[in-house]
Amino acid sequence: MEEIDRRIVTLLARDGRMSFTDLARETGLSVSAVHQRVRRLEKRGVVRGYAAIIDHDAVGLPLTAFVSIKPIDPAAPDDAPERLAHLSAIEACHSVAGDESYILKVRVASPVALEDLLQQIRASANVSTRTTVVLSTPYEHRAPELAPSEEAGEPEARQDGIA
Amino acid sequence: MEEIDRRIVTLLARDGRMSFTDLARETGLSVSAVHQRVRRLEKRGVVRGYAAIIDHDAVGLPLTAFVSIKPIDPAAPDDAPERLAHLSAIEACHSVAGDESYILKVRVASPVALEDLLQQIRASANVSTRTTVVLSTPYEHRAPELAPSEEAGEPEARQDGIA
DNA sequence: GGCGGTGCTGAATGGAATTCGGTCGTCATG
DNA sequence: CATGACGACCGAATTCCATTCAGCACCGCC
Repeated sequence: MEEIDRRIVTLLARDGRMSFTDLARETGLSVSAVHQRVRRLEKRGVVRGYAAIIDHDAVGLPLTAFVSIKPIDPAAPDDAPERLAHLSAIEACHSVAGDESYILKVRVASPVALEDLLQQIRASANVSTRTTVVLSTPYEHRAPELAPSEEAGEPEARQDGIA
Repeated sequence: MEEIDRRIVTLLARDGRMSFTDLARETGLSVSAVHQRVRRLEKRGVVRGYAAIIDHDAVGLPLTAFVSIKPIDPAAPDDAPERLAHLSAIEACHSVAGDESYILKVRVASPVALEDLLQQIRASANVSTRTTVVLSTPYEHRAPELAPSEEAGEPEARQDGIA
């Protein structure tokens, strides 16, 4: 992936509804060239989709928390993500290094709802939980700045010294 | 906020580029009615924007981590979010309850880049850091399921609202 | 019952998305 | 060196969508 694609991705990450016309102006390409590139980025999975960013306070889910989970039986097969997928309050699930095995990001309506969710998590995945409540969120969903160099990702390549 | 708005928000959270035509079909309203509602949701800040969801692996930022920070001088004014805002590798900053004061979500190109970022964080905000590296992400950015009841959060006020 | 506010519909218009044909440069091959 | 396949681009044509604009129905209120 090269420069122009990176620029397109950056722009779309910042404004997922930017028109092809505007993208064309920003990149100096024709509308159809940009269209072609965006389509390709989508097909390749570089752009995985588009989403509205919503204010969780305003939709009745004002309480955010991080829930770290640890299996109660370390010998059991680790399929926590699938076991938890049905809980729609879980926005994200990351497998992590460290003492615990996963960190979940959850959004709920109230402390009581959080309590209930934690029970469901423990029951569904047979894990213990450690919860960190979010008090406020100064910022979130910031678009990354894609470095101008690199050929980014997939294939080989590295430039900051192989050894 | 009531039923139809909640439905619109859910749909847009799932597909930020859904056309008004499709939204109209899904909600049973006319195109212009939906248009009006979406505009209002945007103006009220319920929908805060739109973003492309990108594959960080594919754009050269394959390493994600959570960085918990704690002020070195607890007496100093706590303006860490502003002090850190310039670091574009930081995707999100949450103020949290518990031992540490903030949790940052960061995306970098490599372990070396992470090391460098951590130094910048410590230097910029005068904090100590504790880092949890993400090994994989089973899922992320899942759209919430907005419960049908509730009058959802805010005082969002009837119609003769001041705003 | 009249009035203002709100939300809806349907039509009109301008602009954008998408498709298509054609051009150009690159590269591998004969 | 010719040639043909490929990939990327452009511009125009077409279709679709966003946005605007009346006009109407439904309150709640005086």
